[in-house]
Amino acid sequence: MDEGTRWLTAEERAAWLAFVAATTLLDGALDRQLQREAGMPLAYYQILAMLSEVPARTLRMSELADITQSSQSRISHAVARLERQGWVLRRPCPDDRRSTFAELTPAGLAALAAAAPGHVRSVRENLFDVLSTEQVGQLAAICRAMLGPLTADPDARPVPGACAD
Amino acid sequence: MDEGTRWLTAEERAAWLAFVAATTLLDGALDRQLQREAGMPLAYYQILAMLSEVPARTLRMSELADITQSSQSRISHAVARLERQGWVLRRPCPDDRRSTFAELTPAGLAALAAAAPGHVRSVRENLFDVLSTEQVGQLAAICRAMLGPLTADPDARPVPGACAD
DNA sequence: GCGTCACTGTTGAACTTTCAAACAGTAAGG
DNA sequence: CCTTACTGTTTGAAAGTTCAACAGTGACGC
Repeated sequence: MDEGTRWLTAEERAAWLAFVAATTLLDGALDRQLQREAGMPLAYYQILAMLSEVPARTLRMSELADITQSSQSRISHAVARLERQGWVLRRPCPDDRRSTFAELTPAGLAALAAAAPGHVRSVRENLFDVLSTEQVGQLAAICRAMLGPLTADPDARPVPGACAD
Repeated sequence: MDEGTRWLTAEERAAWLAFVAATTLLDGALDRQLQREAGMPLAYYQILAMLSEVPARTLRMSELADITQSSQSRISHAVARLERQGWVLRRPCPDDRRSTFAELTPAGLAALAAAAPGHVRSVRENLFDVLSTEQVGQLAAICRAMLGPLTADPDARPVPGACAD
C-alpha cells in the first residue's frame, strides 16, 4: 500500500528536520519569555494583540477564532480565562443574538503594552536578527506559498465551517 | 521603558504574520491527519520516529527529550502513555541506574510504518509540493540560521541542563 | 568514607487544548 | 406556525503539557 509513497529526498529531509527543530524551539522560546516576563502564554498574547488592532478593540468570537487560527472551543475557554483576569469583556451582539463580542479592556491593553516590547525583542533575537533582508523576503514568500494549500486543506481547519464566508 | 524598542518593519511584520499563520496551520494539519488516519498525535509520532532510526531502537529518556526538543517531564508522561499502548518498552539502564531506556516494540514499529506514508504525503502536499527546489534550500538555510541562537538561548531550553554534553 | 552538588527520571497538581455534545438563535420551506 | 437545517457559542470530560517538588544516583573534593 505504501509502494507508491514518494519519500523525502535528502535535501527535503534535511530541510524538514531543521524546520521542525527551529519552529518547535522558537515557539517554546517565545512562550517561555512571555510566561516569565508577562505571566501569559503566547496564545493569550496573540488574542490580546488581535483585539488591539481592530476598530473598537472588539471582535465576534468566531472572527477571533478565524484570525487566530484556533478552534471556537479554544477561543471560548481562553476568553473566559481572560475575562476572569479582567483583560477582556464579553458582550452580547445586538444584531445577531447568537453572537458574542469580545472586547479588550483598558487593563488588557495595558497588559499587552507591557508585554509587547519583551515579545518583540524575543522575536527579533531569535528570528530577524539572524536573517538577512533577502532571507526575510524569502521566508515571507515561502510562507505565503504554504498558505495556499493550508487554507484550502480541510485538515488545517480546526472546526468544520469555521471559515465560511 | 520601551522607548528603545526596535519594532518590526513593515516587511518583517508581513513575514512574521505569514510565518505564524503558516506554521500554526501546518502543525494543525499534520496533527489532524495523523490523529485521523493513525490515531496518534504528531508528538507521539515523532517519538516513535526518532526511536526507529537509532541502533537497537533504544534511547535513554534524556536523549529522547533532547532529540525531540521537549522537556523530560513531557517525555516521561508521553512514554508512559506509549508504554500503555504497547508501542514502547521502558527498561532500566545497567550502566547508570538513574537512567531508563525507552525501546520501540515491534508493535510500535508497525504502528509507525502504518502511519508514515500518510504523514509524508501530508508534509509533501502542504510544504514541499508548493516550494521550488531553490526555496527548499532557502528554507533550510533560514532554519539553520535560527537554530544558532535558539540552541544557545536559555528560553528555548525546556529544562535547564537538558542539553549537557 | 562523607558531604555536597549536579544529574536522571518520575510524580501530582494546575492549566491549556481538544473532542463531542448541547444549547440557543436564525433562516428557509411548506 | 411548524419543522428542519444551519450557525455561533458554550460546556464538561478527556488528553496533553507544564511546573515544582521529590527520590535515587553519580561525581568530586575533603
